Amino acid sequence: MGRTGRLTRPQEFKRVFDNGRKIHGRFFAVFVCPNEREESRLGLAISRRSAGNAIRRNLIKRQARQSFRMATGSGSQRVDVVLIAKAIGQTASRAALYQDLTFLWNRVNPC
RNA sequence: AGAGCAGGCCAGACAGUCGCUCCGUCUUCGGGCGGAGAGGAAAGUCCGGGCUCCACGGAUCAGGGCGCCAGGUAACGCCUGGGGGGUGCGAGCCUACGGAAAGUGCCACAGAAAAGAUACCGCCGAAGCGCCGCAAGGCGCUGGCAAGGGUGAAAUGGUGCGGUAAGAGCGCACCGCGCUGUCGGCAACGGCAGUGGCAGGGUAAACCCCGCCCGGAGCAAGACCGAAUAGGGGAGCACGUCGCCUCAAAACGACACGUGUGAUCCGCACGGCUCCCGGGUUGGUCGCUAGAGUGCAACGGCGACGUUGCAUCGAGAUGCAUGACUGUCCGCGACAGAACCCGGCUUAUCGGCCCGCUCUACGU
Repeated sequence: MGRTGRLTRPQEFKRVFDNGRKIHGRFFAVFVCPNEREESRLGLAISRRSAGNAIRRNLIKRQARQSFRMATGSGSQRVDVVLIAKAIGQTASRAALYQDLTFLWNRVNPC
């Protein structure tokens, strides 16, 4: 997943928030919106406040990208997704976070 | 061996698969190959510098910081060495450590008294006066004293002897303190000798005094390219006076006013300024990592550190790169993620290693 696979501009985030469908997990929430591109794109909205500290913030972002890349393989529809972290994820274990992320991507994919 | 002190270092290791960022290289432009990729604190943003832009002519006044001495350094509030004080059996550790005989303030409670002070409980009855007595003497008053008790964190130096009516640096010895001289030391300071009878409570992380230092803002600094807008609306202040010229004005000059230069005054620059509302742009490149760099050696220095030589290049992202899974091993892994860059300080931190030293016990 290179730079083109990510949402970077404020307008792009705004488009997904305004037009997207919302799905809740235990530690995260996602907005999903179909796009007309050749690949799916991921945007991350993980504040330092919801993550705990800078280390956990980086960890969560890495896990999110990793799991997103694994989940959106070939065959699924192209979408733009924005992932939002909830504050209760501060104390969650790595495995629990990863499990929740995988669950969310499975909910995103079938559509 | 046990207990402890000081300094330095490490921050799970190895292998495989799939991915991320940057650089190099090849390319059929899909990508392939090779290399590199967070910390000792990257943190708090508390100091000091570099760098960038703004200001930069002088004087005065604010304001802030520092504070034993010497050295190191680009610089520091840091570091090294030394001195004084405190503390520990010791190795060591701690120390905002200039001035309280410039001025002002404050010192709760207790206490007689908290600063040019005082006499609560006490001690004395020598001297003077009075009374009693033949006398020795006794009693009282005028008074003398600050040793002892008691209060306190702190009460005009401490201990001892002499002295005295009782006492007192009143005298003497030692200690403390001040001054003088001398010796050692670059100095802070220390040793020794003499001398003074004792200066004078504490507090300056209270004001203050003395000495030294200090422009402002920060990489969202700043530079360039491109796009967009061609400067919208409202409110307030100012738009003045004089001179020259003229029919009158403009221009010019002086003053005034406003803005900028931390403040003030002079000087200088600019000529509209300030506030509110609304709209547009908030893309890319550079800055951006080779530097007070790192490693080793030699030399100088007690040391911090410096000089020289050789070798070496070790992150540069921009919604922000190191992860996930599997296997093996061990003492089962803490605190924690670069954002312009360095030097420090402070705070967080599972555990382990190395070197030196101290104390205690035992053996040779």
